[in-house]
Order: sequence, then structure tokens, then C-alpha cells
Amino acid sequence: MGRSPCCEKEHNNKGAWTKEEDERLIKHIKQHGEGCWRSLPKAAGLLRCGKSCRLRWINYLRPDLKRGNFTEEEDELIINLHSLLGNKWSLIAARLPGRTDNEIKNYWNTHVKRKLISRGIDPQTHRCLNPSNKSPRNVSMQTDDIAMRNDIGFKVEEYSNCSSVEFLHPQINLDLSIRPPHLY
DNA sequence: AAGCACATCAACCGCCAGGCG
DNA sequence: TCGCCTGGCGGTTGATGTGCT
Repeated sequence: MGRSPCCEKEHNNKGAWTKEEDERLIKHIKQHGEGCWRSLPKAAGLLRCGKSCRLRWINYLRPDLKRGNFTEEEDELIINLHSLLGNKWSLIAARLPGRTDNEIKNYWNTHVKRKLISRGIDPQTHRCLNPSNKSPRNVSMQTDDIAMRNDIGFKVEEYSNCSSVEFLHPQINLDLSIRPPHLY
């Protein structure tokens, strides 16, 4: 016997959410709060599985979401965080209030990857794509980091020996404890 | 205007970890 | 301690939009 399905698939809607479904979900969560996603669809009168409701709420309906284009600052922050955390989209999203992991993941795959490749940087390793450049260190933030190091009077030799991400990215708060986005 | 290719992003799928009985 | 259930995560898909020929 395999796992039991997360929901009764045969009675569930799939695909894009309708305005009415959105309204039902919002209304229910406003009244009862988040949680118990499995029983939520039935309680809210939705023919969706709990997972789908959760995803819709988190990625689209939450009132604290910041819709619209990513700023240049967010862009660079995502690149820096990705160089430190890899594809840990939820952790990256936790550092970007109003942004969701799904949104960041999509943005990474459609915009940032291409941007890094055009800069000659491997988006996965954050190292130079050109093998003739044998610099072993993380290079996604080379230009910014050099400027940053100049600002703080840091010697290149010291930098190349440094393995502390906190030192490499002092602007990034690496406290990964969980708290609501508005508290960051 | 039509057809095609490419880009975007919402939503789904499957796996995993943690809580709980 | 074990097994089930649920929530959460990352990868992937597919529908839709947009630009180009």
C-alpha cells in the first residue's frame, strides 16, 4: 500500500482559481485563521485539496504580499542569498518581506539566471563560467564586494583566505530563526 | 492578421521531516 | 519505537501572454 492521497482527487477542482474560490478562501481564513489545511476546503466550501488552498493563500492571497517587479536591491540580495544558501527558496523568501518562495524561484529561473550567465557567472555555483578564469572564490558579487571591501579597508589577501559568510556579506542578516516577515 | 517561438508565472506533483498517537 | 498524517519545500509543468516574422 502506498501513501494515502492528500485529498480526494476525484472531487477536486484543478487549474486556475476563480474569483469566487479566492473570495471563499479569504473569507474563511479571515474568520478562522490559517491552519488545518486538510479540513479547510470542506469547511470553506471549496472543491480543492488543502495543499492547493495553502499554496493559493501563501503565494497569491496573503494581504502582506508585495506584488510587482523586483527592485535592483532585491535582485542583488537574491543573488547574494542564493550564493550562500543555494536553492533554499523559503529561506531566501524569509529575507525578502512580501515575497514568496515561489515568486523568487520563478524570478530566479526567468530573470536572474540569465542575468548571471550574461555576466559570465554560473548561476548554480556563482563561479566564473570561463574556465580560464581560475578564481576559486564565489564571484557573483565580485564588483560589489570589491567596492564593499574598499569601503571597509579590507585587503584582497585577507579576503581570499576568509571563509566566513558573515564577513563576506555583512549586509546580510544570517539569523535564520523563524518570525513573521513584518518583524524583519 | 496569422502563425510561430519564446517568456512568464500560477499551480501541481512528489518527496521529506516532524508531530502525534 | 513505529507508523501514519500533515504541512512544507523544491522541481517541474502547462496555460497564457508577448514579441517577432
